This record gives sequence, structure tokens and C-alpha cells, in this order.
Amino acid sequence: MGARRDVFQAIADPTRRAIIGMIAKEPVNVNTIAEQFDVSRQAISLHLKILAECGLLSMKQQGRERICEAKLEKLNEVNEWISQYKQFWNTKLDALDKFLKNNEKLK
Amino acid sequence: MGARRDVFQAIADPTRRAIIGMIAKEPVNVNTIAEQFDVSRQAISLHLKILAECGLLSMKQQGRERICEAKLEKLNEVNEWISQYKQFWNTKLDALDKFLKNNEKLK
DNA sequence: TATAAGAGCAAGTGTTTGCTTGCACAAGTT
DNA sequence: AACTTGTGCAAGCAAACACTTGCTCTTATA
Repeated sequence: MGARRDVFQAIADPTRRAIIGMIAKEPVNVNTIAEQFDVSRQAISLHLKILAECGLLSMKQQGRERICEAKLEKLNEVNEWISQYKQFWNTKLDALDKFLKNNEKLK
Repeated sequence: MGARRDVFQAIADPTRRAIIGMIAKEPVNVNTIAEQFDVSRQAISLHLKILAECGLLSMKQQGRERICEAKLEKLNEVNEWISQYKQFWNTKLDALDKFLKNNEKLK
């Protein structure tokens, strides 16, 4: 099977999720990201490559640094897949919610 | 690295996502699931095992059949992780939404 | 200009994954 | 009792993954 380079596969790895968390608020350069982890810079570099390939991240050259910026809207693909199933697990919570709201009115 | 058996990893595989889609509405037995795919029954059986191990699926023995039932509430783990980033990619859409609503009023 | 810092590329390794084929075995059916 | 059906278990395999070390190259800086 050829390399799947989709968002689902990208966020399957905990290190990559941590990277996303790290660059979500502001763009960060490669080495700064790598310093936060125990693994080698090259390992992180590969994770960044994977994230970039699936569109979750974009790189900008800035002098000798490469700045990584998160493209969080790509997560919407996952969000939409999940959404179609939300009704199934939210049913019970919804019922509780309605009950509580109703209870409130009766007071 | 030991086998990660979490929801993120489980839904990374397209076949497993398809299985979830198949059993979401109603429980189905193993062979019926396997028939829907091109791969062997054993391959599907392994996917089911992975889904079961991470809690996305539960098995019930029923005579000689094993019924697979989806535990979609487990997807909430993924949903919550995604949710923390929604604000980042929804900002622009929200702005557009407000603009359109405002435009509507001005008509 | 010499040196340090940021970062890609390549080769090599051990583990995991996705899949297959073959065998076993228990629960229904004839 | 013999046969069919549903399913698991195990061995084996190729590709992918996560990492490492070593080297190179370019851009700053002392």
C-alpha cells in the first residue's frame, strides 16, 4: 500500500499532535520545535515533512530559518468525518441536557 | 515503541473508518463486514481487533456468530482534541457569516 | 574570514502494519 | 454422524514508520 499522506494518518502520531499544539498559536522555526522533544532534530524534521505533505502545516524560509505555521483548517476534514457520528453518542447527553433545562423552568 | 492502540491511530486507516461507517447504524457480524471488502476475512478480523482494543467497537458472541457493535462515543476523544483548534479555523468563516447576516439586515 | 547555527539529505536499523495462506475448532444443518 | 458456516490463531512477508548518525550547505555573526 502506498504511503497514505492524509490528515487522519498525520494526527495518528502523538508527537505530531504535540507539534501541532506547539505551533497552533504562533509560527515557530524547526530547531525550536525540535528542542522541545527528546528525539533528534531529524526525526522532528520528518514529522514536519509529513505534516506539510498533508497540508496541516506550511513552511516559510526566513533567512537561515524555516518557520512552520499550522494550517488548522485542514483539521476540518477530520471534524466533518466525526460530525456525522456525533448524533449517536450525543443522544444521552442531549436527553440529560433537556431534562436539566426543563427542570430549571419548573422551579 | 510499543503498539499504540488509541482512537487516533485506529481511525487513521481508511478500511477501519469504512468499517465504522458500516456498523454505525446497526450491529453486524464479522463475515458480513468482511464480504464488503476486497481483502481477506483475516485482514478484516485484525482491523476489528484493533477497533475493539481501543474501545471503538464491542463484540458479542451470538451462537457461532460474533456481532460487532460500534462504540461511537469513543470518537469524542478525537472530537475534543479537534475542538480546541476550531476557533483558529472558524474565525474567517465566522467573519464571513457575520458579514452576510449584516448584509441581509441592510437590504 | 573563520566559526557557529539552522536545517536538508542519505544510509542504515529495528519495529509495526497490513495482508496472505493454511490450519483448527465450535456451532448449526442435513 | 457428516458437512457447512462463522471465526480465531499462527507463520510469513513486503512496505512503511520512527529513529539514529554522519555529512553537506547556507546564512549569520564574531
